[in-house]
Amino acid sequence: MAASGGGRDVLGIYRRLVRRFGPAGWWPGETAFEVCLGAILVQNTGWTNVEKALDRLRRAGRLSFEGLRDLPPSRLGPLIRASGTFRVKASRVRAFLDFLGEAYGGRAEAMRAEDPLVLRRRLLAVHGIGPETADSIVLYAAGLPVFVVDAYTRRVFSRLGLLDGRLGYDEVQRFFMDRLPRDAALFNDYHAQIVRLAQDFCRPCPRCPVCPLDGLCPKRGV
DNA sequence: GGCCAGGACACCA
DNA sequence: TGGTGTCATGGC
Repeated sequence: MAASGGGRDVLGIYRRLVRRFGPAGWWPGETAFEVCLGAILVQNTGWTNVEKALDRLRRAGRLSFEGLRDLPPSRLGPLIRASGTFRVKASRVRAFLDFLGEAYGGRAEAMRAEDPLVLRRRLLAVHGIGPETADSIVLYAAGLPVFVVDAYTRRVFSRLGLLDGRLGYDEVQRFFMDRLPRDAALFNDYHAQIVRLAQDFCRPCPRCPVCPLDGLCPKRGV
C-alpha cells in the first residue's frame, strides 16, 4: 500500500484530514451504555434530535440500564419522541436491553472483553440492530476494531471517486479494513473525521461549499 | 410546506 | 435477491 501522507490512498486521506483539522476522536456519550442508546436512536435521524431524546432520558433519571430495564415500550416511547420513529425505536431499545441483560448482566462495559466479530454477530441477532448500529456499538461502546460505514462514509468516498455508491455495507467496510491497520483508535477517529467532513463541508449536492480536500474531490466547488 | 437526516425491517415480485 | 414502503420528529 502506498502510505504517503498526502495521497489519495485511504490512510493518506486520513492523515490529510488530521493535519488539517486535528484529531476528532469521538462519539458523543458519557458511558458505554449511553453510546449504545445513541447508536440505536440515531438511525435515519440527525444527531441533534438524538441529543434531545438523551437529555430527556437523563432528566428523567432513566439514562442507564437500571433506569430503563423495567420500562415497557409504551412508556419509553414518549421519552425518546424527539429522535423520530419513536415507536419503532422504543421496541428496538427494549430488544437491546433484553440482550444486554441476558448476555452481559446489563453492563455495556463487559462487551469490551468480547471478540469483535463475536460481539458483532451477537448484536446483529438483536431485532432492530443492523450492520451500522452493530458496528457503532462494537467500535465506540466496546472499543473494538471494526470500521463503521454510514451514509456520510458513502457520500464522502463516492464523491471522491474512490467508492461505488451502489456497493453493499460489507463491501464498503471491507474496502476500508483491507486498507488500514486493524486499530480501534484509528477506526474511531477516521469515522469521526468523515462525519465532521460530511457535516461541515461535504453536504448533499448542490449544498456543498468548497471542499477542504483540495484537489481530491472531483466535485469541489459545486 | 417540502425536504432531509449517521437505518432497519417487512413485504412483494 | 433486489426494490419499495414504512416508521416520525425537528431543522432549514
